Amino acid sequence: MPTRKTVSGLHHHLGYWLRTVSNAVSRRFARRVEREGVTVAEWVFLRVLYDADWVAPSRLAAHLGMTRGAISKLADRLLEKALVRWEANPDDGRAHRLALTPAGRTLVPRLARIADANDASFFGALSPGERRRVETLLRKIAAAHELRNLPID
Amino acid sequence: MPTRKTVSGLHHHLGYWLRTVSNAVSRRFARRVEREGVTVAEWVFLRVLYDADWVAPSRLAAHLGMTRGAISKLADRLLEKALVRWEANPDDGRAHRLALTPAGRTLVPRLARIADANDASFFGALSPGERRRVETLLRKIAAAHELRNLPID
DNA sequence: TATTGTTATACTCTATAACTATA
DNA sequence: TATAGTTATAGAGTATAACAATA
Repeated sequence: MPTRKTVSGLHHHLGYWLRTVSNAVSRRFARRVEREGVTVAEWVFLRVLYDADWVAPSRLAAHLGMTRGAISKLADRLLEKALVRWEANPDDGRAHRLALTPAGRTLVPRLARIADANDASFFGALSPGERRRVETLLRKIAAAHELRNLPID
Repeated sequence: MPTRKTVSGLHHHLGYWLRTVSNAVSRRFARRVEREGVTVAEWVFLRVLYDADWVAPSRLAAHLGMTRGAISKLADRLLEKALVRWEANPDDGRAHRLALTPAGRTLVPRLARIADANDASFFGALSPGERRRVETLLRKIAAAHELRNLPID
């Protein structure tokens, strides 16, 4: 058995490349949606609500892989921006539920178009087939680790 | 021309999948190196110094895609942990330069092995060929956007 | 004047844990 | 006792800008 002599470099790790590219695309997207007054995390939050009418904070936390505390803070900001509304759940005195305001519902499609444009331009270096291949493989990894991405039922 | 009726969902964007998987792998790696007393950003910083003897903070900033202020803060923490040392550059009164301490030099190979193991287990769901394909495509994107990854000369 | 680096400030994100109230 | 949610605290990352020293 040979003595280990090599110390692997940053670029030997797939995780490094993933982080480098992911940070760059998220940073660019953040710049663009900042003009609409929201952050990337807020976009994700709003987009989930767009499909789901009323959602409990705990569902959002599980869905987005965040703690309930983090969801509370995000929800506070979105309430202040009047993009989200908040209700007590009439069926359970402990529970609350969240939904988009009309302003929030108007904003989401605009944010979605920004996301479309950002994705298209950032991954423009890849052919459509290459893009599909990357997506397929990323989904495979996500599935293997049960990363949250399921639609709220 | 049809009226736009569709609002694309989160999972329609490659950037979303990239961010989901990248955050998961980085979070896992962060947990593991935390036991060695360093963060992910510190690992990257230390690994660059490992190959480079003396490096100016401004070179590190350009190389890592960070601001000089961020580098200063990182360097401060690593100085406190006695993993890095700091000198004035004798050739230029404005400039400084950084290098690993013996403790830092001892730590890097250990961190590299943690990175190896983390990468292998996280991407174990992919075949070696699939892993190579993802890496190739990510490198292609990084090159197209000139994301920093070049060795310090 | 431009460059190197530090410092101050501020905001986002994350995580833990203490806490309130309901069940 | 357990669950839903909020709040407090703290650390890490990021960005901008003001600043000192030197070129």
